[in-house]
Amino acid sequence: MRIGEVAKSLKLSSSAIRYYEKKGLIAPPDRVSGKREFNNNTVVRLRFIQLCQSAGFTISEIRELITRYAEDSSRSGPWLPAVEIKRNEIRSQISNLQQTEALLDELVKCRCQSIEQCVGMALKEDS
Amino acid sequence: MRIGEVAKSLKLSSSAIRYYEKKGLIAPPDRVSGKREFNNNTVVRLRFIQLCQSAGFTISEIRELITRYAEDSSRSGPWLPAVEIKRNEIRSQISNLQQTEALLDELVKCRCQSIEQCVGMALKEDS
DNA sequence: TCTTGACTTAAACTTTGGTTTAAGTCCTAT
DNA sequence: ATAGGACTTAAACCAAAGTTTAAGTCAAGA
Repeated sequence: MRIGEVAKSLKLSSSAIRYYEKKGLIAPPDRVSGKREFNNNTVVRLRFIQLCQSAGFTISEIRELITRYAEDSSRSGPWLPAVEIKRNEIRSQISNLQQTEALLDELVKCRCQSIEQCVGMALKEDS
Repeated sequence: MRIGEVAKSLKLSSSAIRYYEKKGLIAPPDRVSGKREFNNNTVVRLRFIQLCQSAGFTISEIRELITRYAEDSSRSGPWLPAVEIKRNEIRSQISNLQQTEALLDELVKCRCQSIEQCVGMALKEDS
């Protein structure tokens, strides 16, 4: 698969993929007459990167996780504590999002004149 | 309440609060001998801003929502479609986060040698 | 052969959401 | 009355995560 096809299938831009390569998130893929040729493993890794990013990982956090896991995938590897921290962050993000969703639901349902009034009610309920 | 106290109670920085004021997210608060004096309404609005931000709203999206709601809080106001879009985004963010959480759970549990192998399994399960 | 479209590079640029700095003001306690 | 701490301003600075630009290469189809 060439870069355009990969980009399309993952809904990434080609320049983003090149950027990930430059930043060390993926190994430089093979070239066929100068063009990058991606194998399935690399595509799966890009999907992993995408998911991690949507969860708020920074580029360098993702790079660290990938390289540490590759160095030592055992549970005693140094990647494990970092992942535990991230899992907690994700849980708290989910809870924040649910709170905000509830707040917007309230905003849509209520007849409040001001946002403040509505926020006051929504935050009292779930406290 | 003065800015430092507000900042502390909401776990924001004072400079972030001044920045929100400059960007039009909150009205310039009253001054007492030059110092900002925040009323409860403004503090509630800051909490609203904080929640929206944690849900990925940009500063100008939040400003738009606030000003449009203030102009016309009825269900026929132009703020409503924007909020509907945001609710959908939030739902899809939650689903992404849950997927990533499941993926990290798998990574912690499994004995895969490579992340790709593990991602392959985790993504097959929930497809 | 010539054009078209997808690709290549490095480097400059952009946006977002603030933080930092520098110089100054205002109350409080010693 | 003087030092300290919290506040004020405008302007400069910053990192992250790409995007854009400019100049060029490559393969395919007309």
